[in-house]
Amino acid sequence: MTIKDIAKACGVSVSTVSRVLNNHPDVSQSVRERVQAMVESSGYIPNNSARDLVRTQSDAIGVVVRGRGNLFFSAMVKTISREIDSLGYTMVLHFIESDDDEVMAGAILEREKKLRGLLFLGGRFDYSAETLAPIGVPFVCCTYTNCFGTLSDSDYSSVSVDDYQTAYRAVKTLIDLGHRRIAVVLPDCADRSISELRYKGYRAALRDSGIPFDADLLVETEGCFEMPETYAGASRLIESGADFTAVFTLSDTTAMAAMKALEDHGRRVPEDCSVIAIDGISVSEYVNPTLTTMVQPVEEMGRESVHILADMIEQRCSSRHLRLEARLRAGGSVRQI
Amino acid sequence: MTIKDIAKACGVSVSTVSRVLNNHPDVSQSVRERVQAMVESSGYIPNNSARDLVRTQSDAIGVVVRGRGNLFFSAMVKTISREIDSLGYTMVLHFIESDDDEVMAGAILEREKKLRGLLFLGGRFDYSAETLAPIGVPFVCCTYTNCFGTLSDSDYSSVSVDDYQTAYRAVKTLIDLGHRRIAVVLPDCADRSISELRYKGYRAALRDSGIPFDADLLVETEGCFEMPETYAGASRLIESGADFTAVFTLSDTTAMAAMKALEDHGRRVPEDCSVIAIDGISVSEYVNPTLTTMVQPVEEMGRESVHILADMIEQRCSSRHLRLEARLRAGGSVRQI
DNA sequence: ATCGTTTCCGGGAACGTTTCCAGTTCTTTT
DNA sequence: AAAAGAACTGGAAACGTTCCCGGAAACGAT
Repeated sequence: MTIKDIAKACGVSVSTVSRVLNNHPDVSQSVRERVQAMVESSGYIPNNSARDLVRTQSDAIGVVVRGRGNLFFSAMVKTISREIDSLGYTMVLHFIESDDDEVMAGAILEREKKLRGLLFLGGRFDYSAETLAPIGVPFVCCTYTNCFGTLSDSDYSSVSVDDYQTAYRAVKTLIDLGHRRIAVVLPDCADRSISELRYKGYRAALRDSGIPFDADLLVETEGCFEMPETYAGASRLIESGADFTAVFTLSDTTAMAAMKALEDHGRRVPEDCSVIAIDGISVSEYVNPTLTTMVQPVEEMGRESVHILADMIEQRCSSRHLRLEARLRAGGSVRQI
Repeated sequence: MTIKDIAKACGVSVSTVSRVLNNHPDVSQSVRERVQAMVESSGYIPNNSARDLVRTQSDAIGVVVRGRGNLFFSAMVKTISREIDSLGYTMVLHFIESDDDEVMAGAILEREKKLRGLLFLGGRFDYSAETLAPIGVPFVCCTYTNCFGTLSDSDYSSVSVDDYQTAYRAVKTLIDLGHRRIAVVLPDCADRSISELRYKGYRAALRDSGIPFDADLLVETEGCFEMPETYAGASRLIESGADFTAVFTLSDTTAMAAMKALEDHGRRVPEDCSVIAIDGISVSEYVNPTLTTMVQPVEEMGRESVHILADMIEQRCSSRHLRLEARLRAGGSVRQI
């Protein structure tokens, strides 16, 4: 079943059918309808390979998600899938570990074949212009604020939430409620660059409130926002005997791990210790107590990422850098002191 | 940069380069090496569209995930991504709502173009042989036990966990610990067919232990394993004044919603009420109390699904039906009575 | 030396589209 | 009524591969 069969069945040329299929003008209404009816009834579907070949482009958008246990970006993939589908593109997805960069590069280049655009989610985006340029397709990066590498702004687009601000406001929330001794659990993945700005936001909020930084209240954990490592780290913190009334964690899942560690050590949340986080994934509303967290607009981030990429692909814009805001969702994991 | 350029640069024909590229015999060692070196140094990448066109097949495997809030199958996608990549295929992913079947069919057919195989994850797989046959590619279905529709076994492959058995064992676990009044929260999505076997397992476990079924302990919730609806349903159950010492939920996330409802109504888990579930997603180890759940082998399911599909694509097998087992992971949400 | 066989290589058709170009018909303008 | 333009249509080249087929060279056996 090819375009030729349709043409023959309608008594028109292949060109005409192609025009109908692609909504080109220059075809009479009657013929157009006849062809459309035939296409409809026959269930004919154009061969994409042939299309791509002659157009020298495909309808595939590559999406690369870094980081294994990242529920936030995993959730975003659902929105992205939907948007990509509705725009008529096709999503080619790669989940990759945060550490194996060769796979990353491979995933990109191997598929360079004929992708229309690339979307990076999470993790560090530490590719040089030299690496990315030859790929020759637009890309949008949706990740932590300071993880955009050394590229110049015009080389790519981005969608992000201001990590510094978000962290600042989270910690400020605690301070406003009377907390002075606020611990922080920091993943050290990718040389800590992912958590760097959130950490700086934490430090800034303390400083602006005249609270001295106490290194005893900082615990670094291996891995990249992994729950087991966070649980272990939080446990170390508690067992160190450090004195704190609240914990700031950088993601909802790590907050859950920290809460678990606290409770397993007999510290009740929020009575004995408050917990605040960043993300706003759905399950965080159903833990006990409900997590107080800075909700990042995951759907908007996903939607905008795709739209910006589509705009770049279709030449409607060259590059954009969209900065969105998180909002505080008060749960039960934080209390006044 | 095409195969012609390589051929010209090497002073050989296009055919020869193609043979080298595809590891065909009938090319001398010296020429082979020369061409390979040239391919290597030039960074030439064959045009996939042209390849697909002439081979009338692509390297794309379609993955369709049904159900919006389904963390279990979302988690499986990561494993699947990895397996597909490592086998040299490309994953084309569609997340779709469980209710809009047109989209479903569209997602399949629209991409029918040249997929090598299809992988269905979650939800009902209620497509007739007539719908699926014209797609003409092998497919593997990884979902709830009884959700395979009316197809004959040889028409497709499947990977699943015996829902009846799993539910039976979960409920039996409660019974063995002394529970007699066991409530169940049942999503009514897709005419309840998704939850049907788990429900039957529940009923059977009661029956085999001589415990009469009490309709007051059954609550049906709208949606498909959604947390808000489950929370509402569990709340209704509690407020109805029904007398129960344990709740059986069909997934980890619904268990979390049920636990939340219990605690919000002043019922402590597990002191006042035990909770047991099915899934074993990662966060369920970090809620408070840790969820006691029937862990489904998510990684194995994902891996095997891909491998079976690859076997079908590469004609190593026609169809297989793999049935895996869940195992109980004892957490803190269940106690002896 | 002849003949078959093997090994290697190139020519060219084919895959199913899109799109340029030229041609035909229809409409409008002068 | 003729010319000019617009509207529509078909032919055919092109996209970059794969792979069949036929031919050339090399080799071994008679």
